[in-house]
Amino acid sequence: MQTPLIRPAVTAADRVLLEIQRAIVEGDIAAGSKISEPELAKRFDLSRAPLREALARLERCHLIERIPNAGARVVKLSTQGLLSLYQLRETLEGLACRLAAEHMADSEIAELRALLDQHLSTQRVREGESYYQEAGDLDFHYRVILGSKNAYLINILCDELYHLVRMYRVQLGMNGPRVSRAFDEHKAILNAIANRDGELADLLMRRHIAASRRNIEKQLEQTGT
Amino acid sequence: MQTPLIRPAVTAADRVLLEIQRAIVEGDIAAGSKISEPELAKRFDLSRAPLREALARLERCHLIERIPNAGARVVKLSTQGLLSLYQLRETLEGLACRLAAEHMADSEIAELRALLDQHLSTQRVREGESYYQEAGDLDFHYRVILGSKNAYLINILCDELYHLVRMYRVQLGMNGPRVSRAFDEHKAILNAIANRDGELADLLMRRHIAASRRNIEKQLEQTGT
DNA sequence: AAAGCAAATATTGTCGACAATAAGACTAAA
DNA sequence: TTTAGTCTTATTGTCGACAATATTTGCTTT
Repeated sequence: MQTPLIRPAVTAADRVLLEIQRAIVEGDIAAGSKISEPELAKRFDLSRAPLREALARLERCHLIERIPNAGARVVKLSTQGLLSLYQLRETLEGLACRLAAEHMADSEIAELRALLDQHLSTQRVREGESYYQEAGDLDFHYRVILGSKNAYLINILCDELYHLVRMYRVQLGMNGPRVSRAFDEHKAILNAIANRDGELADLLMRRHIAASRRNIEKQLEQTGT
Repeated sequence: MQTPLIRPAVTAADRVLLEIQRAIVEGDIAAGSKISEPELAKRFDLSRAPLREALARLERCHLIERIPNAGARVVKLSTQGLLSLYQLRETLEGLACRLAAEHMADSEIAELRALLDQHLSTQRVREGESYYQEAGDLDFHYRVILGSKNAYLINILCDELYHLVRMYRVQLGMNGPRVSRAFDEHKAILNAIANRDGELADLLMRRHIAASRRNIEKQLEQTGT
């Protein structure tokens, strides 16, 4: 899935932001490692001004942590952090679902249903390939969030937490056997939205994310605490 | 109340951020007006580099909106925006309450109770003065949020939404007759937290914020849609 | 007179260099 | 040998100037 809601990268800071974002999420720049401005500037062949702009935005989406006069470090993944993140997502995406049930246009709901059908066929063809599943999952969530029509909520979920969620998924190797089950859950959520049952949509989405969290936690235990 | 959770302003960008933040919140820089980097740089007597750093953070807390190559504007207040903001606050601070009921130490709860008692006496002395009430209200909410111990939640509420909430309150002239009632509601929330009843604390906080929202909306209607 | 185009102007984005602060290396004393 | 302090080095914060983009102004054309 192409990163959502992001304006076309018109400026140099935009471009380098996308590159560094990808590098961090995929572990190309190691979690916990120090960020050197001169080094990155050389590596991406631009001056420090746009680079610092990019770093400011990386801090915004919690991918790095900056200390004044001391520099930036890539965020460290932790069980505690994962828990906090999913705790928040449960509540926020639940709210998004409730609002989506109120605000999504019938046409948008129809499109979302079409998307799910498409995921189903894709899933059958590409059985086991995690990338498509992940992209599909995120795409579904993404559309529901947009359907809430709450600008602040959209900003938080799509801009500020989205990449961190991806980072946890990628670096913990989330491919898992949850594919088909997640698909059914999506379907149920969509039905609730289509029935304009915000309360049920909220509940189902919270459960969906809680299940996803437990799944990741299980992987964490296997890898090592 | 001193602005919370903000590191001591060590850098020039920090200082100018605080100044501009205050200016925007209090309407000293008009809502909807254009931000001129050269003008502000001259006004605060520094170069554009730290100023732009400050602008990036102002965008982060939704006080300005930037368009690439076209500049920044102070955010415009709207009924729609207010509704979205309070919708989100309801959910988030409800969650914060629930978590606070789980995670706050007994000592923290005791301190919070002391704070409320102090508010009560202050309120009796300074009957009608809005500043103290607002500060007290925000301080109570602030402590509960910190009590949640969820770093992402704290960041969103205290860093990203806090100043915008203040902006609505200040510019819509929120002093209102809700003082004593809000105080009672705080007391009830605290009791729920002290009883470790997260569910009730959640519910009460949501109602508290909903009441606050309705109060502001009433003011909005009086002023003009 | 109105609309569309073109030059001029102003603003934002980027750059390289300097200043201020923090991290690291080295020396000296216990 | 360890520890404290100082000096060196490297990194971040800030500056002023230049390049690229958007806005405004004025002119031309219908």
